Amino acid sequence: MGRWASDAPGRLRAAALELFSERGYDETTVADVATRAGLSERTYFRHFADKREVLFDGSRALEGEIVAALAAAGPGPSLEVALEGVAAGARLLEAAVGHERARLRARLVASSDELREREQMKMAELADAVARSLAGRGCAPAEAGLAAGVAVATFQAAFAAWTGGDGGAGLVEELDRAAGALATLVAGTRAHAVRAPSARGALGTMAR
Amino acid sequence: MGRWASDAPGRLRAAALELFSERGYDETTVADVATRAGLSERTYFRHFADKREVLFDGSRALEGEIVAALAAAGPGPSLEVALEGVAAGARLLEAAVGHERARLRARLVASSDELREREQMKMAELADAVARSLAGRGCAPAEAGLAAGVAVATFQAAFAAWTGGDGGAGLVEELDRAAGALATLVAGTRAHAVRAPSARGALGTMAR
DNA sequence: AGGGTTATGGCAGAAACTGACATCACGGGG
DNA sequence: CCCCGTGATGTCAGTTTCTGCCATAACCCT
Repeated sequence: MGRWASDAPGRLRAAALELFSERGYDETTVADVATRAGLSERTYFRHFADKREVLFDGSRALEGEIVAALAAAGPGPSLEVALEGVAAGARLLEAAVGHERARLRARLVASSDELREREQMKMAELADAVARSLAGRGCAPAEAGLAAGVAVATFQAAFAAWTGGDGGAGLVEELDRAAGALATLVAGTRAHAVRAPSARGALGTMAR
Repeated sequence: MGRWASDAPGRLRAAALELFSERGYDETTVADVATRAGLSERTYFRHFADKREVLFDGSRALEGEIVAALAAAGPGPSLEVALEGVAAGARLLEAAVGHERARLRARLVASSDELREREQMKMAELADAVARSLAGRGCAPAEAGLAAGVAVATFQAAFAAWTGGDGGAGLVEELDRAAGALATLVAGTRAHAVRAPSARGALGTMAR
């Protein structure tokens, strides 16, 4: 099943990571990446949909892992199940990528609005997938969407803490902390904090 | 303060909304939009940074309103304050846009991956702004990020319910419901749901 | 009326993508 | 051994997005 020189997508990924880190994302063209990988620009676009995607194909595996964990999970409260799902994703990510590479990649993504945008899109797709899984387990759609969104927000907080720290705490450990912080945050919030302002809502706004 | 023909940005916004809705986003070029507005393509890019942005400049006002509300808010738990902030944004959005236009715009955004991506980016920027405000109030950065992410996720759930429904319930009312659902969701979750799986974490993953 | 400021138009060009067609490597059948 | 189908790649032309540069036209103030 070998080809000319094997693993063209892998070579493209490596070339992109190198060049984007060296020169910056905006200063690197797709032609540059393809040339470094020993391929043509046209071939790049046969493997990746656009210039950004070469850095994000791992998110497919992440989403797959989380959905699989959700499918295998026992019964339980929707948010708890969702958090267990993203925890499974966190374990995969930590094992497959490691702290150092994750840190470098996070720095790279943070350096470009285009890349940040794509990362947010991947997180949103992940939340959608989690919500669909929860709904498939019998959860009401609105509740599923909210639980998925909260679980992914928790994951993102943990991921930020992990890549921003020295790696002394693993990603799963950071997720533990974030989940605990979530419980504390919500416990300290009056049940219907929003209602009081909402009563004078529209009027108060229009009076400005 | 009038110009040639006044309010070029407004004409561009209207033209874009019309054309994108009629033909679809991908099938419309920036030149089409500019021509419909009686302007040149070059002028379009003087008013909006890119093809997507013409549909999203309202998010600046939304972010401004939320940040202002946070700055004016009294002391309180961080998540509660964040939810009050997004509630202020919800009131503005409901008053300034209205259900019908919000529904049409939501349909349009959902029709294109590019537009969904930009919307997610705007929500992420909003979360960043909320987190900075909370941090400025003395909240620990990690807690601020999580609270902001959860508040924005709650807002997104409410917004989806609002634009997906018949408008019988207002956006602020949907936000009330979502905030209540959030409290219920978290209350039903064991404090450290993630910890148990995490103990067998990396090992369990690598054994696959 | 004249000068400064600002919005706009026109033009050229880089870079991101896409479709159509040719080409090359490999594997299998005659 | 040759030929031929399949799939990955290369080449080329073209569209679209977006940017820099310079010219022009309208407005504002004196």
